[in-house]
Amino acid sequence: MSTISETDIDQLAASQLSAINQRYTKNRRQLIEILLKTSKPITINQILESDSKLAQSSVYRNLAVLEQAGLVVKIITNDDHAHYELAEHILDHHHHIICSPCGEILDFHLSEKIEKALESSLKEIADDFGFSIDRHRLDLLGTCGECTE
Amino acid sequence: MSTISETDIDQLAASQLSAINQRYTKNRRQLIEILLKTSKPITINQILESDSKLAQSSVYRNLAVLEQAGLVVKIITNDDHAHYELAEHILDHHHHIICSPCGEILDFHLSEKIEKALESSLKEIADDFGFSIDRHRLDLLGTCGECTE
DNA sequence: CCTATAATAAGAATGATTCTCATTATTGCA
DNA sequence: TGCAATAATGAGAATCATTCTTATTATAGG
Repeated sequence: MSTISETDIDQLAASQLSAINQRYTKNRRQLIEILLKTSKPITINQILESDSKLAQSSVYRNLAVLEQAGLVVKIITNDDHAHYELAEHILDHHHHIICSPCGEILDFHLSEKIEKALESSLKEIADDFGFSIDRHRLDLLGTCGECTE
Repeated sequence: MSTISETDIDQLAASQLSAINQRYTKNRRQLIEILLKTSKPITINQILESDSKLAQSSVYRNLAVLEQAGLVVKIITNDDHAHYELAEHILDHHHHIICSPCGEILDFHLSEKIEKALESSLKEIADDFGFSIDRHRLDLLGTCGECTE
């Protein structure tokens, strides 16, 4: 859930897409809207179910374009289906708690203190390895309440 | 890289496999050996290249069995191929630094202090969500020195 | 309003992974 | 030790999420 307004996102989307010579089309706007309405990462199938007029191939292609533009993040787990959500500068920096049995993914936040400590530690490590770092991700893997019952 | 001896691992493997009614066969032993020799997670293709007598279908099946037994961990990234390595009670608790361009994965360790702080924080979060937690994973995503040149 | 170029959508193709099944190995018991 | 009974193996077929192809449709800029 985000505090950013929909018009702001439209401007962001248009500018980040044009930066890679891509247009902000109706289809792409609709994907952004769908992701904005959901408070958790969803699969392509869930997107298709939410609007039967969407073409599967276009959804795949456009999510890839939106990912290249840095507007969307693709989340790969051991589940069969990739999940998608809006990038962190649109939502906020967070991590994922994943239920292995059912594949559901929810967002969570670390306290600012631990997040900061972690980041500076990771920066050092990246230097040691001679890596330039794009981002980090932290996942909590387990079983949700519903799957336990 | 591990300090545990090969006979210890054999005992571990035999007992963890028998706990799920599986045998510690020659093929499975060989997979453990290959993973032990490598200091980083590798793909099925790399395993097949290291010994041309291995059958692809058996490697897939046996890695799945070893994973169920808790001896091996399957690592999924945005790379096309899954990577495999020995479980953390055989190696040690660590995290992964991943080069997005070439797909290579290396192991790294957090300082004990941060690791502890992180773990207690994650425990609280899992409780809040009503999850029972198996493990956490932390990945650093970026570009390695070789791919930058 | 044209024209060039990009996006769309339907279905075909790809390829990592999983499944099938006939053969081979292993275990436990007599 | 020898004999079922059961599990593991391996070759190739099947699956299925994802990507690619291509003809059609939309868009932007002059």
